[in-house]
Parts: sequence; C-alpha cells; structure tokens
Amino acid sequence: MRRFRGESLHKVDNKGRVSIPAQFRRVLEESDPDFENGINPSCVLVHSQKGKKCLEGYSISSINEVDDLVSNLPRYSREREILERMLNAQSSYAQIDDNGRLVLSQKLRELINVSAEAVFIGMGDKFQIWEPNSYNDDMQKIEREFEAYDDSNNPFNLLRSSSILAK
Amino acid sequence: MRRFRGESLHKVDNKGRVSIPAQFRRVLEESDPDFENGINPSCVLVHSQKGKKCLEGYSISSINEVDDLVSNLPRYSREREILERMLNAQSSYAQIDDNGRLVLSQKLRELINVSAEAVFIGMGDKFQIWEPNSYNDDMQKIEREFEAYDDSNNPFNLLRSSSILAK
DNA sequence: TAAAATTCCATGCTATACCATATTAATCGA
DNA sequence: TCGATTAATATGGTATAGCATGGAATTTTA
Repeated sequence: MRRFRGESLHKVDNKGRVSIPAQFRRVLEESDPDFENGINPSCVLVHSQKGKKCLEGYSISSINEVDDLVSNLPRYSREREILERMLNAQSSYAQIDDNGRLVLSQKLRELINVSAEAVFIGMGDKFQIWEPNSYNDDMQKIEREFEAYDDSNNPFNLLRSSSILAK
Repeated sequence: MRRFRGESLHKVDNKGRVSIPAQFRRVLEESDPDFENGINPSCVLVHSQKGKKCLEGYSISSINEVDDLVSNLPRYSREREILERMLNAQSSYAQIDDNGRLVLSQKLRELINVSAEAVFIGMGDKFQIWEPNSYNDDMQKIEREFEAYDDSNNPFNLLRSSSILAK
C-alpha cells in the first residue's frame, strides 16, 4: 500500500479550489475502488479535534478501516456516538476533479485559517492540510518536543518493540 | 457503502418542508432499491431516544440492518418488545419529493422543537435532525465529555486497540 | 366542502463540469 | 548524452447543471 509522504505547497483560489500533490493522487487512486471504473477518486476530510488547525485527509480504504472499527462498537453506546460525531459529523467527502483539484468550502477554509495558500503534509495513511504558517509553528513545536526526549524514552524506541509485538 | 457525513443547515417552511443535504440524498439513493426503478428514495425517521431532542434518519439498508438485529432477539422477550416499540412504533417512513425535500409533520417538529431552521448531522449509517441551538448544546456537551477522558479511557483507544487485534 | 397534504412550477444561487494555458517533468531517438 | 518531443501538473476563467427555497395548483381526507 502506497503512503502519503512529503510536504507540498499549493495555491488556493477564491473558490477554494486547490491542487492535490500528484503523488498523493496516486495513493488516492490506488485505494478508491471507483477509480477502476474511470471515476475520479475521492477522499474524506476530517477536522476532528477542534483547536487543531488542520484538516486530515483519508483515502477511501483508510477511512473505511476507521469506520469499520467504529461500526464494531455496540450501536447506541456512548463511545460510538462520540466517535461518530468526531469522525462523521466533522467530516466530508471531497472528490478530485479532472484537473487533480479538490474544493475546500468557505467553512473549511475558515476552520484552518487558509486563504491564498495551503500545504499538504504526508502522514502515512492520511495527510494533513495546513495554513503554511500554522504548519511551521506546529512543526517547530514537534521538533522541540522531540528534542526534549532522552535516549531512554525516545519515540523511536516504541517502533522497535511494537514491531516485534505485531509479528 | 457511502456514509452520512458533515453538518448542514436548512430552512424549514411553515408546511414542514425541508431540503435534505444533497450528499445525504446520494446515500439514500444508493441504499434504497426503489431508486433503481426511478422512484424517489425513502428514509425512516425515528424519534425514540429519551431526552435526546433529535430525529434519527436511517437509510433503507441501515434500518434493515437494525431490524435484523432486533429480529435476532428471542420472540416475546421483554427486550425485544421494548426495542420494537422504540424503533418501530416511534418511527415513520419519509419519502423524498422531486425537489429533494421531505416533510416534517407538526408533531415531529414539536418533538425536536424545530420551527424555521434545522441542521442535518451525518452519523455514518444514520443521520440526525436537530434544532440548531439544541445541536450546539449537545455538541458542546460531547466535547466536554471528550475532554474529560484521559489517555487511558479515550474512546479513540477503542479504535487503536482493536486495530492491533485486527491484524 | 373546508382543511390539510401533496404535487407541480419558478427562480436565484452555487458548486462543479468544462475549457484554456503556462510550466514542469518524462520519454525518446539519434 | 543531449536536445527534441511529448506527457503531466498546477492554475485560472467561464458556462452550466443541480441545489435550496418559495409559491401556486391539485389532490386527498376528514
């Protein structure tokens, strides 16, 4: 399964249209069954955590994975209702047009404070969309946080152990 | 299977007519066999939940799923009787008209305290209809509830742990 | 037959489908 | 290897179909 990787800056026009990085499109095409039938692939944009100034874009297969997990929770359980609100109510489908763009509605642009430009950030099985300055701030925050770890609790240590567990 | 996603505000006229968000219509069309034959799709509106001031709209396929779950309970069991009452007695079919609207009867409008406007909330395989202010209150309540979780019991953990199990 | 509900028609608006172009990346042939 | 040719991207503009909504006409029901 191809993954979302890299950072990429794009113009946003006054209708909210913005090009998706070409490599990201390849991932979306790969994971949307519609693409086989000549239909442009879609993704799902989620802005779950309020206060987090970015949108998260999921490919169809990865959002299905998340949705299936939610569907396994008992119907009408409180946990499920909360997750449905976070993941479904605060999200929308976005279909890629023939030029490789998607449209960010006025509402979505306001949520992440985007006007003329937006950056796309690869995050493996999802990607993020940020206003460039907000992204820089967030990246610096993460770098500082990372530097504060010492060798014993460095997040990279988790990779080793969990990859063993997974086998 | 396409899902109900997003929030969307609509006018309700004095006859109770209200437009269904276009994306929601796509989901209803997809899951109502009638639509194949050129008939406008229907949904089922349930108004059972105690204390919850909203209607829940189910696509035909998802209400069938719920009905099947109920049918699996022992006939004449108390639980089944209760659920039949909640899901069947307190519900109604609503067919979408040629303009993409459905009609909320006086009674339904009073139940959820709707007059001039209503919001449609995507909840995966169902959607909700709220009076806008009631919805905001409910959403704030959910957000507070969510923030009150600590790392150990966060609902998102349910997803994470089961995703490891799933592999 | 009056009231209520449903169907039909009309319209401003918006999202999106369509077309155009400059720029960059990829392919290819000698 | 290098220049030439082609394909793919990123972006802008315009036209059009579908959407949300209001009102009138018609049917149903009490």
